[in-house]
Amino acid sequence: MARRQYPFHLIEPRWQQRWEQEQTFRAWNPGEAVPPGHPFGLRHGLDGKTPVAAQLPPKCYILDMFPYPSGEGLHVGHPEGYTATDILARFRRAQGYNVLHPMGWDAFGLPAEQYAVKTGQHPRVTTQANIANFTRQIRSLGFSYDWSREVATTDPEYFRWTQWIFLQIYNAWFNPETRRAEPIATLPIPSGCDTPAKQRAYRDSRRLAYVAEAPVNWCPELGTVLANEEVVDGRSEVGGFPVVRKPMRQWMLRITAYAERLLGDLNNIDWTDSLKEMQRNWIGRSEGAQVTFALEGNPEGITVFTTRPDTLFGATYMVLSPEHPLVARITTPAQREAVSAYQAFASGRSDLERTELAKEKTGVFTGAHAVNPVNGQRIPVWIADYVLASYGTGAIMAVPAHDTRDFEFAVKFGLPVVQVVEPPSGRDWRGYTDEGVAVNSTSDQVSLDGLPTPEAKRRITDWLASRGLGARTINYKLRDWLFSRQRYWGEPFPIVWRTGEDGTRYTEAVGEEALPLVPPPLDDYKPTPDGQPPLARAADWVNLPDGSVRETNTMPQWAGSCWYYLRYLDARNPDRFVSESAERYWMDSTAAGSRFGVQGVDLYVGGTEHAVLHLLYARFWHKVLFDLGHVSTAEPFHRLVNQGLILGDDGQKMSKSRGNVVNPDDVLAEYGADAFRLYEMFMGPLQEVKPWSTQGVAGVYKFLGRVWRLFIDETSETAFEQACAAEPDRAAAHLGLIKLAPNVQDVPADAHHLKPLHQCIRKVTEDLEGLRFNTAISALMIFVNEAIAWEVKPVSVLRPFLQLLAPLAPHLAEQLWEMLPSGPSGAPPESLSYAPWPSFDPALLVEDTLEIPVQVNGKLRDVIRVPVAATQADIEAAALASEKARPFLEGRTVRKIIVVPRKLVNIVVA
RNA sequence: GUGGGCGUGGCGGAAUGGCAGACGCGCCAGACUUAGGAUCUGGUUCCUCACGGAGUGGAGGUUCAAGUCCUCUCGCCCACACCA
Repeated sequence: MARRQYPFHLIEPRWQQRWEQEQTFRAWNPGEAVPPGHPFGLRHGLDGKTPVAAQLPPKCYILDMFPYPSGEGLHVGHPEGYTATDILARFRRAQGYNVLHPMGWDAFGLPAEQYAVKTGQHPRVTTQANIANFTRQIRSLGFSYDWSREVATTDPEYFRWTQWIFLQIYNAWFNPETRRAEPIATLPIPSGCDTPAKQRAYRDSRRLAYVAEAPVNWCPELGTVLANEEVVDGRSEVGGFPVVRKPMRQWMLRITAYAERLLGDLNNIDWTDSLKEMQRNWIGRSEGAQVTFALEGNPEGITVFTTRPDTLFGATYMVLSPEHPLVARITTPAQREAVSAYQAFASGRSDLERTELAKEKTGVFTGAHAVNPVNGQRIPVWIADYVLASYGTGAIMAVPAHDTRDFEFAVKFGLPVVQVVEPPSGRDWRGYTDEGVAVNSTSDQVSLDGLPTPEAKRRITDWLASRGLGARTINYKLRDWLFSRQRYWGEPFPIVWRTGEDGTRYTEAVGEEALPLVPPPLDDYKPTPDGQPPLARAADWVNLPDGSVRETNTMPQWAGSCWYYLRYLDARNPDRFVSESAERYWMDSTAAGSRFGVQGVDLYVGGTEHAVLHLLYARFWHKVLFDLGHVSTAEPFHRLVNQGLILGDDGQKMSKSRGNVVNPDDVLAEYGADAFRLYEMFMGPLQEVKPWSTQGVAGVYKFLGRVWRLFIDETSETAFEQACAAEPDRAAAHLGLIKLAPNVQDVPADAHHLKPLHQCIRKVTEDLEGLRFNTAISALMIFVNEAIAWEVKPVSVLRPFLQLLAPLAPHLAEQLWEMLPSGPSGAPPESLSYAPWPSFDPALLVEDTLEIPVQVNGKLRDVIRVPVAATQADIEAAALASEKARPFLEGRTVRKIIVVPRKLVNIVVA
């Protein structure tokens, strides 16, 4: 190993210990006593006091997406976001905010359970070992987390409240009038429900958490169902195992009720457009109409959803999804065999096969005919798996002339194609799916001919509505959230099953006093042989004395991460999931008594992989809690930033198989935490994808070495090194031998010191504000490159510089700060972390003269120096007098001279 | 297919419509050294001996002025994907 640039291996542990011992980064809630001598109290005049919310400084809640503590440990992608938030947290602290910056563990998860299945070891043991390793790694990076607020979703004192929130959801319904969740007791029961059993069934069918027999994504390999979102291309997102559809009894959460609000409230939060767009796409709102087609020889009709009711005249056949309940009732005897065979074929296909074979349309005629309501045409009814049971009504009217899929299908099965839309300019109408003008759309009842598409839609929808045949409708892709898993290592549902007088089974909430409901230890963590979840093995736990039976499903991993940001606010509260005062102070800055900030988390940083699932689920839970009065904001995360992926040295995604994985532990050992942090930020913009470069780390490490040498006397460092060599065990104690360089002096600074400093202050402040860490670091480098050449280095200049460096490289900054003598203005604050952020003096940045580029016809010919006070005429004259520009002016007519004040001159010649 | 993002030196990347390439890596030269994968100084977009010219994936356009704005086009990345 090359010689160390500076003794980071001694400095970094030293400061990490100090911060921990002195609880430097503890954040105080309203009503909490600030211990005497704490730098936060000293800074804000709250030393030893117990402030109420109004006495605390403005809050700033800076949040990381908490990690799943995997057995592999941290990779360099994790600390990217963590470093960014830490820099901002330290910056805001220095600016005087009360900063909440917590960390915790999304600790439920499949790997620990799979290990338990193999070895019989309780998943908690594995989980705790992994948490310990992650904690060590994260702590070694010197992040300013308030560890007193650490949470783990697997902690019973945490999931007690996850279960409690589930009960709030279970005990609520969505009132379509008020468009919000309300306690289930307020649900009006229709008069038809005249027995307690019927009333109960009605209520249960309206709850926000309900049980349904639904076709689910069953993954045999994992032994559990998966949410739609967890299935990618017909395989499990985790592990990549095949997934099949299978009807099962499952818990669902009624997230669809919130579709409109989840969509609408995106407009009130500060997320990137691309992220909002992803959420919008996932929710998938589409406007259209429901249209009912009569069936020949059957009193029922087929209701379809269409976004193009204007093409109704072009509907030449209909398609039901193979699972549609009508199929059995309308299929003619002649077609029965073919239809059943097709249904078997469709259901037997895994999602993977369905996706892979999507190119080729398949389907079967049912033998039934429907009647096009608009022109009385008799059209055949088919079934095909390109129509999804779960979207719209599970049935479509097919308009092959103007829908790609219908067109493919019609061509394959020889069904008629009728033009009803005229494309704008001579384009082929066959398969034309965009807007145009309606044609061939006239009956004795109604005509659309000549109408542009939007107008035609309106006309036909009104007509259908007036006849009771259809209505304007809004449809969503979003489906209710499949919330149960057949696993051991998750939160058990606080639910028991009872059997009613009439023999039907129904659910009942476990009392809140029984929480947390902890999963019992098992000898064997596998599902039961008959396919029941592992918890079913614990007969004593499942069967209760009063004859009721516990729910044996558990909640998905998302549950714990849906609200952890709220628990941080009041992590050790034994009585409530979060106290009202803490919640208001940290989340709702517009509440009475607070003066600053935004509603919700001020900054939330994490990877794009959670762009839909976690963020949508968490928003949903938050809105339910908001409706029920448990939280004070409609949205949890005000500002959200996705950090970009870090690729390997080779520009490829890091993976063990490619052998390009960078282990932070190795980087830390060689370069230290400050260099690691600095490099993570120096690589490029936070949001971009960028490749790791070990040489790049060495570059910023050298920069920190230069900072060190800017301050340190080399002779004393040699003495220190010799002492360390003599007594390696006492190396840390020898740090005291290191002295400041003799030219670091407490003397007045002059303009040639102050100008670079104040330029640096301005640039770093603005860049941190905008999360442009790479350019902030570049500004620090520029300052150091200048300052290192100074003969004398005034302490009053070095001190603010260290403050600017501190958020990025806190250990080194603290160490050097400690060594600086106190200035004329008195001793520096106890900890650099709470020293007020320096401000720049614009007066010091003013130049006497300006460099003005001179262009001729837009090409740079010279740079002239003019006094700041120069008038436009002065500048013009100076430009025309330029020696270098003159040759380009000779023999030509000056047409125009553009003078951009303070910027540039452009002489336009003919 | 749909939506979003991105194309700038050998590399990572800088540039409120106003000097393209800040800062760093690498490379080249020099200094100090027994030595250097240390440190310090200087240089480093390309073509040209030079004057100068060209240059931000490509082609047009707007403008006194375009990496930046507009149109078309090519390439790469990410997400969703039979959503009626």
